[in-house]
Amino acid sequence: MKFSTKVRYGLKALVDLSMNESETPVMASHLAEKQAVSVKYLERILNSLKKAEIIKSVRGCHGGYVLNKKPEDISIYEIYVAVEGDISVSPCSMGDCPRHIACYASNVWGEINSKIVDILKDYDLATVIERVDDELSF
Amino acid sequence: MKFSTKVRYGLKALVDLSMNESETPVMASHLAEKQAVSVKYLERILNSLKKAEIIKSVRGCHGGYVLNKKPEDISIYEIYVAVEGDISVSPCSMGDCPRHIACYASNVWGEINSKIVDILKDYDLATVIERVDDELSF
DNA sequence: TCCAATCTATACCAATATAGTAGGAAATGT
DNA sequence: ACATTTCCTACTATATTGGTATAGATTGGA
Repeated sequence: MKFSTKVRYGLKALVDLSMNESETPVMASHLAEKQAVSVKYLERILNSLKKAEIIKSVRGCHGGYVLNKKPEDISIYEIYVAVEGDISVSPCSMGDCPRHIACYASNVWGEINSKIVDILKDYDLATVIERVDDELSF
Repeated sequence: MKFSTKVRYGLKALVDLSMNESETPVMASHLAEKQAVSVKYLERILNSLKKAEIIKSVRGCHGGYVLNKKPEDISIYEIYVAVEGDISVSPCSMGDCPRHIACYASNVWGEINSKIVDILKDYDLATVIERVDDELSF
């Protein structure tokens, strides 16, 4: 039940991007430095976010990344799916149980799965940023 | 975000146990056979459930396992914790973030974590059994 | 035009976690 | 005493995650 580093680094990068006041895009290397993570690894994560159209990229010299949506329109669910693929708490929950006969539980896992998805759809980047401000305010 | 086989096999075993009408305990080998899983592996899972006092065991000849609580008093959360230890969606959510400075997100992960815990606390074995009956009824 | 800076793509490797196996010790009914 | 069954612990194989490396494509600017 853990979120991977991809999700966590990705979310952090989005927070940093959303705090970029200037019009110029932010470089991967700059974002990576902030969280003490390898540039190359973060680049791949940013690329997934780009393909999901959560951010835009500018290639070449002075390039970088910018948000492609308002923070309130980016859910943690969206971020998760962008970097990890769809959420499935068990092989059964997506209806492709490998143990056809023994596996009785598709309804159960399916229900739990969709409840977790709902939580993550509810939680948007704007809310995350509020929480960051909270933390910084002491 | 996947549930491990421990959780899934454990839950299935509990369903089977709760359907045991007789007074005699059910052997690990019998439970294992039903889900086509290795006896040795399931034994360990059952042992975790026993230590959490979800089931009782009878050792020796004609021994086996029986439920120690009513199905409506056994939550999936309890089962999860019994076999896997406490739930934590990220290193941050339990307050022991390894990246002290860069990690801002403890509130965020903590909130998500406790919402997931709530879902799993809400979902009890009795409900699971209802779903099983649903599946069997067509 | 050419170079440095930057994103893109893909292949590879290492560390960790999960899943499963094995062997035997301890308990218990017959 | 013995067969049966749970309990304990160490080991191994496999899959997933996390991270690195290399080369290529694109762009702005000297």
